Amino acid sequence: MEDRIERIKKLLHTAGYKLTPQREATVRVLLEHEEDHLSAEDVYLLVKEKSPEIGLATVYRTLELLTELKIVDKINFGDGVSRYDLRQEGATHFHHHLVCIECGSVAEIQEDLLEEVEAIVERDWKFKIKDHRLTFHGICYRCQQKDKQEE
Amino acid sequence: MEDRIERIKKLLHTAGYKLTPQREATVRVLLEHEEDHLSAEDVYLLVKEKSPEIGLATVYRTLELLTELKIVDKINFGDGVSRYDLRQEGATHFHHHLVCIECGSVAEIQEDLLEEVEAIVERDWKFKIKDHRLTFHGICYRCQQKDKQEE
DNA sequence: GTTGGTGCAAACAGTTTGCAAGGAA
DNA sequence: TTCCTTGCAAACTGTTTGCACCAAC
Repeated sequence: MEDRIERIKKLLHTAGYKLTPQREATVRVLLEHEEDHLSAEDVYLLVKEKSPEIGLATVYRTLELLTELKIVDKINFGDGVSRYDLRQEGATHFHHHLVCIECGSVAEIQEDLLEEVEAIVERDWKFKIKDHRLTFHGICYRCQQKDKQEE
Repeated sequence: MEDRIERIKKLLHTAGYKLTPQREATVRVLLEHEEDHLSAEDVYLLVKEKSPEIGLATVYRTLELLTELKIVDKINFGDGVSRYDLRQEGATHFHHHLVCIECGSVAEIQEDLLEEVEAIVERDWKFKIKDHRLTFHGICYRCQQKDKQEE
């Protein structure tokens, strides 16, 4: 945790920014909720619990900054809010998501899975891929079981 | 074109809706711009050229309706606006997109490409896939050529 | 007459911005 | 001092909603 913050601090410094208390508080919330996919509002409320003086705009600005530095990824599952997801350290590619259309849960897939597909796209469409977004919409295991019981 | 409208009319009727003049005008705009990825505002302005009395809310309501009936797909490239994309007739899966980070152009890939990946996800994550969203961000062929010249 | 659909304006939600003030180098 | 950064409120943007009115059956 602490070493992770330290490395993020370095990344900020290299880019000419400081790790202010507000930024640190925001990063800590993201680290503590790595599994979740928090919206800016979610992050704001969580940060506020420990640093009540923080403003929503600061959270937005911090998240934007972190996105720019590729420390977090901004995602959009089509529900009108942006969500922020900490990148795995050293990850070159963005991970994928499984969104359950029944319960709304979001699971992550860290495996690449797209290597072959990307090779095909780069070759056949002559498109130089820099990043990707892959989301599957469907029914998670838990909801499948629940649905089966109800039948 | 006309037969395509006719089939959409049937789809609406089956679901208990009418193809009003406003809805037809909206569908026509979508058909005439199948290659593009229009936002609701874009659609509104284009419909307005031929049916100046139409209201923005009606366009939104129509697009929502068409999305619900899976005649169009609502997509989001992360720029804050929803875009609407006519589904290929008979398509079971949503097509993929190549978004150029230099010129902003969006190309479509109709090929599935994900069959294998989906089989793996369904097997290993026990997730029942219903739909997917795959977007590659990178540099299109045209911009690659342009960049090369400028070097 | 009932029902569904429309246009308008107002409301809303998420996000961004202007600005005066605070704080570190 | 100078330059970032912050908190607040206001502004903005895209989208949704309430409501009176209209049209079709």
